[in-house]
Amino acid sequence: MSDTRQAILAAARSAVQARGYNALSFREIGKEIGVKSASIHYHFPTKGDLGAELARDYTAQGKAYLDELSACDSAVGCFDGYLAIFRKALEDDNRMCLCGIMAAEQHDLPEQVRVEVSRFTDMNVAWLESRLESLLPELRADARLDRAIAIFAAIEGAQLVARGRSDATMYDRAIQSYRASRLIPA
Amino acid sequence: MSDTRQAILAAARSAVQARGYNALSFREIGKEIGVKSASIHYHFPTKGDLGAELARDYTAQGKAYLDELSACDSAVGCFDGYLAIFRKALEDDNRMCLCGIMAAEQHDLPEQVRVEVSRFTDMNVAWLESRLESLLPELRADARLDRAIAIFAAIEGAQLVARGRSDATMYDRAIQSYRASRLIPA
DNA sequence: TACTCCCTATCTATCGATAGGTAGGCAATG
DNA sequence: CATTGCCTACCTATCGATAGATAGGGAGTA
Repeated sequence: MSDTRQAILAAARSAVQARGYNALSFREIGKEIGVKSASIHYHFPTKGDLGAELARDYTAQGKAYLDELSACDSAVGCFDGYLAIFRKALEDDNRMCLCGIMAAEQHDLPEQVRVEVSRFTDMNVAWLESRLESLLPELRADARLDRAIAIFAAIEGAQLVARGRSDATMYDRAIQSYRASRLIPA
Repeated sequence: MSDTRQAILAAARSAVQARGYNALSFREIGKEIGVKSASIHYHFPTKGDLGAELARDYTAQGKAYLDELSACDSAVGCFDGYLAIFRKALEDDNRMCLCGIMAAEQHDLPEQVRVEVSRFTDMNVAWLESRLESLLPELRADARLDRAIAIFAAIEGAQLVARGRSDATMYDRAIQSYRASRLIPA
């Protein structure tokens, strides 16, 4: 794949994580990587195409990271790694999960982007569910799925609220409480 | 206060809850309530002024509702009422908490709007904290504050994720799990 | 009463900036 | 000589904001 295409995706991801899909601008991206906005249209005919590929790549790379994480020895340690990703985004100039911020913009997303955002959620919930299998064997399957949804939602929420205050320690405090109350295995 | 001013605020709130601060447009609001965009500038000189007043009113009305709720007999029932507000927004055409969606847009908000969004969070956390006082007397004050932050964040997150899927039952499933794991008193 | 003055609330018209998107050309590569 | 990749130059639409005009209403005054 061409360097330019990769540069577009990288700059676009960074921009969306910082300011959302709506604030994503072909001209801004072009300025950042040193090409004209028309050239970006060559690689991604429409903004929806770019947004969809962005979310697709994000999910794929997230999945790759989580698959690695699954191999770690401690089951609880898995969650440490998971929680760290979301914390990292905040540390990186108060950014958010790409799909979290896009979920807030749901109403303005082209359909093709919307489905990719859904896939990201599905991927995360499925991974969490599989992690819970060994940790909470006493839960019935449907309760385990609900728990996976709850954990994902709670983490996204902690990130959202912490971002709203530009204070990553609010994320830490929420997570600590999630673990103290055993929503998240500790 | 004039009818027009009230109509502007109502239409703007509805628009922001549906599509966010960035998507808020003077022309759209004007079209909806039957005045020109210039007339809206008469009542709110800048977009930031409108956004700030929007958040200020939202917080004030939320606080009034919560103060009523505090008087209810059952402590756990208080939380039912609290959870219901956030669910209502989803039922209302997949809308979000005004300050939740604005938190996602933090980076683009004028400073005057940002501080109002923070005040909303503070107000909610303070209310939750006071509710927890009687329910979890065994918690130390700082742990109780953390718990209040966690509950608020978890609820905002459940709303965000459910909205991203346009599926309010995802909110219900997350909340059910929050209560099953005792993050939220049940 | 009638006239003056100002305030309120709205209008039309326009500004510069920026958005996504398109047409057509030019240079390099194979 | 066709394809790839980028360019210049442009279009239409929309944004927040401003200027200037106007209609109506109240308060003060001759």
